[in-house]
Amino acid sequence: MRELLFLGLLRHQEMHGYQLNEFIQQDLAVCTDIKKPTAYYLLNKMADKGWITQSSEQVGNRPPRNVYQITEAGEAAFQSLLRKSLQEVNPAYFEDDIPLAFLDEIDNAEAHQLLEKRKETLLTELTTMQDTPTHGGTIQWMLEHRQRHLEAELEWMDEILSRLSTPEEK
Amino acid sequence: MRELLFLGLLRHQEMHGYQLNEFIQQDLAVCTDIKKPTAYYLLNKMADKGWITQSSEQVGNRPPRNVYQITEAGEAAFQSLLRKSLQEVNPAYFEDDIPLAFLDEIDNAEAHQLLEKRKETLLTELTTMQDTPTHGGTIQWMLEHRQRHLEAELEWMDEILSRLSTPEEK
DNA sequence: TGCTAAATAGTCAAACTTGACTATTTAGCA
DNA sequence: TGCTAAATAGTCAAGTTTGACTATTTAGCA
Repeated sequence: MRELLFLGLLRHQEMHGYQLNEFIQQDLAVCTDIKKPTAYYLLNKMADKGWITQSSEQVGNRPPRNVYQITEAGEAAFQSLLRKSLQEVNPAYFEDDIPLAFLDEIDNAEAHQLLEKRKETLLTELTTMQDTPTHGGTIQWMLEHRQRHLEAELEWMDEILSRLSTPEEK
Repeated sequence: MRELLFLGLLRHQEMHGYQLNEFIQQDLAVCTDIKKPTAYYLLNKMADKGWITQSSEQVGNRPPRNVYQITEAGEAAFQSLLRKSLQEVNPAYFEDDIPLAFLDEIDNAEAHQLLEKRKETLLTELTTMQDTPTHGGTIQWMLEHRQRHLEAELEWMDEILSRLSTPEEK
Protein backbone atom coordinates (compact mmCIF):
# COMPACT_ATOMS: atom_id res chain seq x y z
CA MET A 1 0.00 0.00 0.00
CA ARG A 2 2.82 2.35 0.84
CA GLU A 3 4.47 1.24 -2.37
CA LEU A 4 1.37 2.27 -4.26
CA LEU A 5 1.61 5.65 -2.60
CA PHE A 6 5.23 6.12 -3.61
CA LEU A 7 4.57 4.99 -7.15
CA GLY A 8 1.62 7.34 -7.42
CA LEU A 9 3.65 10.28 -6.21
CA LEU A 10 6.68 9.55 -8.39
CA ARG A 11 4.38 8.99 -11.32
CA HIS A 12 3.20 12.55 -10.98
CA GLN A 13 6.73 13.88 -10.78
CA GLU A 14 10.15 12.52 -9.96
CA MET A 15 11.34 13.40 -6.49
CA HIS A 16 14.27 13.00 -4.16
CA GLY A 17 14.03 11.25 -0.83
CA TYR A 18 13.74 14.24 1.40
CA GLN A 19 10.99 15.74 -0.70
CA LEU A 20 8.96 12.53 -0.54
CA ASN A 21 9.36 12.40 3.20
CA GLU A 22 8.29 16.00 3.63
CA PHE A 23 5.18 15.45 1.64
CA ILE A 24 4.22 12.32 3.53
CA GLN A 25 4.74 13.89 6.93
CA GLN A 26 3.01 17.14 6.06
CA ASP A 27 0.17 16.30 3.76
CA LEU A 28 -0.47 12.62 4.26
CA ALA A 29 -0.18 12.43 8.02
CA VAL A 30 -3.88 11.59 8.23
CA CYS A 31 -3.60 8.35 6.35
CA THR A 32 -0.17 6.98 7.05
CA ASP A 33 2.82 7.44 9.26
CA ILE A 34 5.87 6.31 7.32
CA LYS A 35 9.07 7.26 9.11
CA LYS A 36 12.09 8.47 7.21
CA PRO A 37 14.23 5.34 7.41
CA THR A 38 11.24 3.24 6.36
CA ALA A 39 10.75 5.43 3.33
CA TYR A 40 14.35 4.98 2.22
CA TYR A 41 14.09 1.27 2.87
CA LEU A 42 11.00 1.02 0.67
CA LEU A 43 12.57 3.14 -2.05
CA ASN A 44 15.58 0.83 -2.12
CA LYS A 45 13.35 -2.20 -2.28
CA MET A 46 11.38 -0.76 -5.15
CA ALA A 47 14.59 0.09 -6.96
CA ASP A 48 15.70 -3.52 -6.54
CA LYS A 49 12.43 -4.67 -8.04
CA GLY A 50 13.02 -2.37 -10.97
CA TRP A 51 9.95 -0.25 -10.26
CA ILE A 52 11.95 2.93 -9.90
CA THR A 53 15.45 4.14 -10.74
CA GLN A 54 17.77 6.08 -8.48
CA SER A 55 20.04 8.71 -9.87
CA SER A 56 22.34 11.15 -8.20
CA GLU A 57 21.64 14.81 -8.78
CA GLN A 58 23.70 17.80 -7.79
CA VAL A 59 22.20 21.24 -7.26
CA GLY A 60 24.56 24.16 -6.63
CA ASN A 61 27.31 22.95 -4.36
CA ARG A 62 24.93 21.08 -2.10
CA PRO A 63 25.86 17.47 -1.56
CA PRO A 64 24.40 15.19 -4.23
CA ARG A 65 21.05 13.65 -3.55
CA ASN A 66 19.18 10.67 -4.88
CA VAL A 67 16.37 11.36 -7.30
CA TYR A 68 13.82 8.62 -7.82
CA GLN A 69 11.98 8.12 -11.05
CA ILE A 70 9.31 5.61 -11.93
CA THR A 71 10.01 3.03 -14.64
CA GLU A 72 7.68 1.25 -17.01
CA ALA A 73 7.66 -1.78 -14.75
CA GLY A 74 6.76 0.60 -11.95
CA GLU A 75 3.88 2.01 -13.93
CA ALA A 76 2.57 -1.50 -14.54
CA ALA A 77 2.89 -2.27 -10.84
CA PHE A 78 1.04 0.94 -10.05
CA GLN A 79 -1.89 0.04 -12.27
CA SER A 80 -2.11 -3.42 -10.80
CA LEU A 81 -1.72 -2.37 -7.17
CA LEU A 82 -4.26 0.41 -7.59
CA ARG A 83 -6.96 -1.93 -8.85
CA LYS A 84 -6.15 -4.53 -6.27
CA SER A 85 -6.26 -2.11 -3.35
CA LEU A 86 -9.38 -0.28 -4.48
CA GLN A 87 -11.45 -3.40 -4.12
CA GLU A 88 -9.91 -4.64 -0.91
CA VAL A 89 -10.67 -3.76 2.69
CA ASN A 90 -7.90 -3.52 5.28
CA PRO A 91 -9.59 -3.48 8.62
CA ALA A 92 -8.41 -0.78 10.98
CA TYR A 93 -7.61 -2.01 14.46
CA PHE A 94 -8.78 0.02 17.40
CA GLU A 95 -6.11 -0.50 19.98
CA ASP A 96 -7.76 2.13 22.13
CA ASP A 97 -10.42 -0.45 22.90
CA ILE A 98 -7.98 -2.66 24.74
CA PRO A 99 -7.82 -0.62 27.94
CA LEU A 100 -11.63 -0.41 27.94
CA ALA A 101 -11.71 -4.12 28.59
CA PHE A 102 -10.16 -3.50 32.00
CA LEU A 103 -12.30 -0.58 33.00
CA ASP A 104 -13.86 -2.49 35.87
CA GLU A 105 -10.50 -2.46 37.65
CA ILE A 106 -10.75 1.27 38.18
CA ASP A 107 -13.23 3.16 40.25
CA ASN A 108 -15.93 4.95 38.39
CA ALA A 109 -14.88 8.50 39.17
CA GLU A 110 -11.30 7.99 38.05
CA ALA A 111 -12.35 6.16 34.92
CA HIS A 112 -14.60 9.06 34.07
CA GLN A 113 -11.81 11.53 34.55
CA LEU A 114 -9.37 9.58 32.38
CA LEU A 115 -11.84 9.10 29.57
CA GLU A 116 -12.86 12.75 29.66
CA LYS A 117 -9.23 13.53 28.97
CA ARG A 118 -9.27 11.19 26.02
CA LYS A 119 -12.44 12.77 24.76
CA GLU A 120 -10.94 16.21 25.01
CA THR A 121 -8.00 15.18 22.88
CA LEU A 122 -10.37 13.90 20.23
CA LEU A 123 -12.39 17.09 20.39
CA THR A 124 -9.30 19.25 19.99
CA GLU A 125 -8.25 17.23 16.99
CA LEU A 126 -11.66 17.61 15.40
CA THR A 127 -11.76 21.36 16.00
CA THR A 128 -8.28 21.82 14.59
CA MET A 129 -9.33 19.90 11.55
CA GLN A 130 -12.46 21.97 11.06
CA ASP A 131 -10.42 25.16 11.30
CA THR A 132 -7.85 23.96 8.76
CA PRO A 133 -8.47 25.55 5.38
CA THR A 134 -9.86 23.24 2.74
CA HIS A 135 -7.00 21.39 1.16
CA GLY A 136 -8.68 20.70 -2.14
CA GLY A 137 -8.15 17.78 -4.50
CA THR A 138 -8.14 14.16 -3.52
CA ILE A 139 -6.45 14.84 -0.20
CA GLN A 140 -9.65 16.54 0.82
CA TRP A 141 -11.35 13.15 0.76
CA MET A 142 -8.91 11.74 3.26
CA LEU A 143 -9.46 14.69 5.56
CA GLU A 144 -13.19 14.39 5.27
CA HIS A 145 -13.03 10.70 6.00
CA ARG A 146 -10.93 11.32 9.07
CA GLN A 147 -13.34 13.98 10.22
CA ARG A 148 -16.30 11.66 9.95
CA HIS A 149 -14.39 9.06 11.85
CA LEU A 150 -13.55 11.50 14.63
CA GLU A 151 -17.19 12.47 14.94
CA ALA A 152 -18.17 8.83 15.26
CA GLU A 153 -15.49 8.33 17.88
CA LEU A 154 -16.79 11.22 19.94
CA GLU A 155 -20.29 9.79 19.90
CA TRP A 156 -18.85 6.48 20.98
CA MET A 157 -16.99 8.14 23.86
CA ASP A 158 -20.21 9.78 25.01
CA GLU A 159 -21.96 6.46 24.90
CA ILE A 160 -19.24 4.84 26.98
CA LEU A 161 -19.20 7.67 29.47
CA SER A 162 -22.94 7.53 29.93
CA ARG A 163 -22.82 3.78 30.42
CA LEU A 164 -20.23 4.29 33.09
CA SER A 165 -22.48 6.71 34.92
CA THR A 166 -25.48 4.45 34.66
CA PRO A 167 -24.08 0.98 35.32
CA GLU A 168 -25.85 -1.48 33.09
CA GLU A 169 -28.13 -4.21 34.39
CA LYS A 170 -26.33 -7.49 35.08
CA MET B 1 -0.64 -1.58 24.53
CA ARG B 2 -0.27 -5.24 23.67
CA GLU B 3 1.67 -5.59 26.89
CA LEU B 4 -1.27 -4.16 28.77
CA LEU B 5 -3.45 -6.75 27.11
CA PHE B 6 -1.20 -9.61 28.14
CA LEU B 7 -0.90 -8.33 31.67
CA GLY B 8 -4.65 -7.94 31.93
CA LEU B 9 -5.25 -11.46 30.73
CA LEU B 10 -2.57 -13.05 32.93
CA ARG B 11 -3.84 -11.04 35.85
CA HIS B 12 -7.17 -12.75 35.51
CA GLN B 13 -5.57 -16.17 35.32
CA GLU B 14 -2.18 -17.60 34.49
CA MET B 15 -1.93 -19.07 31.03
CA HIS B 16 0.43 -20.84 28.73
CA GLY B 17 1.49 -19.45 25.40
CA TYR B 18 -0.80 -21.38 23.18
CA GLN B 19 -3.83 -20.52 25.27
CA LEU B 20 -3.02 -16.81 25.10
CA ASN B 21 -2.63 -17.01 21.34
CA GLU B 22 -5.91 -18.84 20.92
CA PHE B 23 -7.74 -16.23 22.92
CA ILE B 24 -6.22 -13.35 21.00
CA GLN B 25 -6.95 -14.85 17.62
CA GLN B 26 -10.47 -15.96 18.45
CA ASP B 27 -11.90 -13.37 20.77
CA LEU B 28 -9.79 -10.29 20.26
CA ALA B 29 -9.44 -10.36 16.49
CA VAL B 30 -11.50 -7.17 16.28
CA CYS B 31 -9.03 -5.04 18.15
CA THR B 32 -5.61 -6.48 17.47
CA ASP B 33 -3.80 -8.92 15.27
CA ILE B 34 -0.84 -10.26 17.21
CA LYS B 35 0.78 -13.18 15.44
CA LYS B 36 2.07 -16.16 17.34
CA PRO B 37 5.79 -15.42 17.16
CA THR B 38 5.12 -11.82 18.19
CA ALA B 39 3.24 -13.02 21.23
CA TYR B 40 6.12 -15.22 22.33
CA TYR B 41 8.53 -12.38 21.70
CA LEU B 42 6.50 -10.04 23.89
CA LEU B 43 6.12 -12.64 26.61
CA ASN B 44 9.88 -13.10 26.71
CA LYS B 45 10.43 -9.38 26.86
CA MET B 46 8.00 -9.01 29.71
CA ALA B 47 9.68 -11.84 31.54
CA ASP B 48 13.01 -10.06 31.12
CA LYS B 49 11.48 -6.95 32.61
CA GLY B 50 10.27 -8.98 35.53
CA TRP B 51 6.59 -8.36 34.82
CA ILE B 52 5.81 -12.03 34.46
CA THR B 53 7.46 -15.33 35.31
CA GLN B 54 7.77 -18.35 33.07
CA SER B 55 7.53 -21.82 34.47
CA SER B 56 7.47 -25.16 32.84
CA GLU B 57 4.41 -27.28 33.43
CA GLN B 58 3.78 -30.84 32.45
CA VAL B 59 0.30 -32.25 31.93
CA GLY B 60 -0.08 -35.98 31.32
CA ASN B 61 2.74 -37.06 29.09
CA ARG B 62 2.39 -34.10 26.77
CA PRO B 63 5.58 -32.19 26.25
CA PRO B 64 6.15 -29.52 28.90
CA ARG B 65 4.82 -26.06 28.17
CA ASN B 66 5.56 -22.62 29.49
CA VAL B 67 3.08 -21.13 31.88
CA TYR B 68 3.16 -17.40 32.38
CA GLN B 69 2.18 -15.74 35.61
CA ILE B 70 2.03 -12.07 36.47
CA THR B 71 4.33 -10.72 39.20
CA GLU B 72 3.92 -7.82 41.57
CA ALA B 73 6.01 -5.64 39.29
CA GLY B 74 3.71 -6.71 36.48
CA GLU B 75 0.66 -5.72 38.46
CA ALA B 76 2.18 -2.29 39.06
CA ALA B 77 2.96 -1.95 35.36
CA PHE B 78 -0.60 -2.97 34.56
CA GLN B 79 -2.07 -0.27 36.80
CA SER B 80 0.18 2.36 35.33
CA LEU B 81 -0.26 1.33 31.69
CA LEU B 82 -4.01 1.10 32.10
CA ARG B 83 -4.33 4.66 33.37
CA LYS B 84 -1.93 5.98 30.79
CA SER B 85 -3.68 4.33 27.87
CA LEU B 86 -7.21 5.17 29.00
CA GLN B 87 -6.52 8.86 28.64
CA GLU B 88 -4.54 8.68 25.42
CA VAL B 89 -5.68 8.57 21.83
CA ASN B 90 -3.86 6.47 19.24
CA PRO B 91 -5.13 7.61 15.89
CA ALA B 92 -6.14 4.84 13.53
CA TYR B 93 -4.69 5.18 10.04
CA PHE B 94 -6.96 4.54 7.11
CA GLU B 95 -4.67 3.05 4.54
CA ASP B 96 -7.68 2.31 2.39
CA ASP B 97 -7.78 6.02 1.62
CA ILE B 98 -4.48 5.89 -0.23
CA PRO B 99 -5.78 4.33 -3.43
CA LEU B 100 -8.66 6.82 -3.44
CA ALA B 101 -6.11 9.54 -4.10
CA PHE B 102 -5.43 8.01 -7.50
CA LEU B 103 -9.01 7.40 -8.51
CA ASP B 104 -8.79 9.84 -11.38
CA GLU B 105 -6.40 7.47 -13.15
CA ILE B 106 -9.17 4.98 -13.69
CA ASP B 107 -12.28 5.37 -15.74
CA ASN B 108 -15.48 5.96 -13.89
CA ALA B 109 -17.19 2.67 -14.67
CA GLU B 110 -14.26 0.54 -13.55
CA ALA B 111 -13.74 2.59 -10.41
CA HIS B 112 -17.38 2.07 -9.56
CA GLN B 113 -17.10 -1.64 -10.03
CA LEU B 114 -14.00 -1.93 -7.88
CA LEU B 115 -15.44 0.15 -5.06
CA GLU B 116 -18.71 -1.77 -5.13
CA LYS B 117 -16.66 -4.85 -4.46
CA ARG B 118 -15.05 -3.14 -1.50
CA LYS B 119 -18.42 -2.07 -0.23
CA GLU B 120 -19.76 -5.58 -0.50
CA THR B 121 -16.92 -6.90 1.64
CA LEU B 122 -17.73 -4.30 4.28
CA LEU B 123 -21.40 -5.19 4.13
CA THR B 124 -20.69 -8.89 4.53
CA GLU B 125 -18.53 -8.17 7.52
CA LEU B 126 -21.24 -6.08 9.11
CA THR B 127 -23.93 -8.68 8.51
CA THR B 128 -21.75 -11.45 9.91
CA MET B 129 -21.17 -9.32 12.95
CA GLN B 130 -24.85 -8.64 13.46
CA ASP B 131 -25.61 -12.34 13.22
CA THR B 132 -22.95 -13.28 15.74
CA PRO B 133 -24.48 -13.97 19.12
CA THR B 134 -23.89 -11.34 21.77
CA HIS B 135 -20.55 -12.02 23.36
CA GLY B 136 -21.27 -10.34 26.68
CA GLY B 137 -18.89 -8.61 29.04
CA THR B 138 -16.36 -6.04 28.03
CA ILE B 139 -15.60 -7.71 24.72
CA GLN B 140 -19.09 -6.70 23.70
CA TRP B 141 -17.95 -3.09 23.77
CA MET B 142 -15.22 -3.76 21.23
CA LEU B 143 -17.66 -5.51 18.94
CA GLU B 144 -20.12 -2.69 19.24
CA HIS B 145 -17.42 -0.15 18.51
CA ARG B 146 -16.35 -2.06 15.43
CA GLN B 147 -19.93 -2.29 14.29
CA ARG B 148 -20.44 1.43 14.56
CA HIS B 149 -17.25 1.96 12.66
CA LEU B 150 -18.35 -0.36 9.88
CA GLU B 151 -21.64 1.47 9.58
CA ALA B 152 -19.81 4.77 9.26
CA GLU B 153 -17.54 3.25 6.62
CA LEU B 154 -20.48 2.08 4.57
CA GLU B 155 -22.00 5.55 4.61
CA TRP B 156 -18.65 6.91 3.51
CA MET B 157 -18.46 4.42 0.65
CA ASP B 158 -21.91 5.48 -0.50
CA GLU B 159 -20.86 9.09 -0.39
CA ILE B 160 -17.78 8.35 -2.49
CA LEU B 161 -19.72 6.30 -4.97
CA SER B 162 -22.31 9.00 -5.44
CA ARG B 163 -19.60 11.62 -5.93
CA LEU B 164 -18.09 9.42 -8.59
CA SER B 165 -21.39 9.27 -10.41
CA THR B 166 -21.96 12.99 -10.15
CA PRO B 167 -18.56 14.48 -10.82
CA GLU B 168 -18.13 17.50 -8.61
CA GLU B 169 -17.83 21.02 -9.90
CA LYS B 170 -14.27 22.12 -10.53
C1' DT C 1 32.00 38.87 9.87
C1' DG C 2 31.22 35.21 13.09
C1' DC C 3 28.07 32.40 15.38
C1' DT C 4 23.93 29.70 16.07
C1' DA C 5 19.68 27.62 14.57
C1' DA C 6 17.23 25.47 11.19
C1' DA C 7 16.86 22.97 6.97
C1' DT C 8 18.66 19.31 4.08
C1' DA C 9 19.81 14.38 3.19
C1' DG C 10 20.50 10.64 4.65
C1' DT C 11 22.60 6.09 7.54
C1' DC C 12 22.95 2.51 11.18
C1' DA C 13 22.26 -0.65 14.82
C1' DA C 14 18.77 -2.33 17.43
C1' DA C 15 14.19 -3.60 18.05
C1' DC C 16 10.07 -5.67 16.28
C1' DT C 17 7.18 -8.74 13.26
C1' DT C 18 6.09 -12.62 10.52
C1' DG C 19 5.87 -16.66 7.12
C1' DA C 20 7.39 -21.00 7.18
C1' DC C 21 8.91 -24.76 9.59
C1' DT C 22 9.53 -28.54 13.33
C1' DA C 23 7.83 -31.90 16.40
C1' DT C 24 4.79 -34.30 19.45
C1' DT C 25 0.09 -35.83 20.89
C1' DT C 26 -4.57 -36.94 20.41
C1' DA C 27 -8.94 -38.13 17.80
C1' DG C 28 -11.46 -40.37 14.38
C1' DC C 29 -12.37 -44.08 11.70
C1' DA C 30 -11.58 -48.01 8.16
C1' DT D 1 -4.92 -51.84 15.24
C1' DG D 2 -2.91 -48.74 11.92
C1' DC D 3 -3.20 -44.62 9.53
C1' DT D 4 -4.24 -39.80 8.72
C1' DA D 5 -5.83 -35.30 10.09
C1' DA D 6 -6.09 -31.98 13.41
C1' DA D 7 -4.64 -29.86 17.65
C1' DT D 8 -0.83 -28.48 20.54
C1' DA D 9 3.43 -25.74 21.45
C1' DG D 10 6.54 -23.60 20.00
C1' DT D 11 11.24 -21.83 17.10
C1' DC D 12 13.99 -19.56 13.44
C1' DA D 13 15.66 -16.85 9.78
C1' DA D 14 14.37 -13.25 7.08
C1' DG D 15 12.01 -9.11 6.48
C1' DT D 16 10.44 -4.52 8.35
C1' DT D 17 10.49 -0.40 11.27
C1' DT D 18 12.44 3.07 14.06
C1' DG D 19 15.10 6.13 17.46
C1' DA D 20 19.21 8.17 17.42
C1' DC D 21 22.95 9.80 15.05
C1' DT D 22 26.05 12.08 11.36
C1' DA D 23 27.21 15.68 8.29
C1' DT D 24 26.72 19.56 5.25
C1' DT D 25 24.48 23.95 3.80
C1' DT D 26 21.92 28.01 4.29
C1' DA D 27 19.59 31.90 6.92
C1' DG D 28 19.31 35.24 10.38
C1' DC D 29 21.18 38.48 13.18
C1' DA D 30 24.42 40.68 16.82
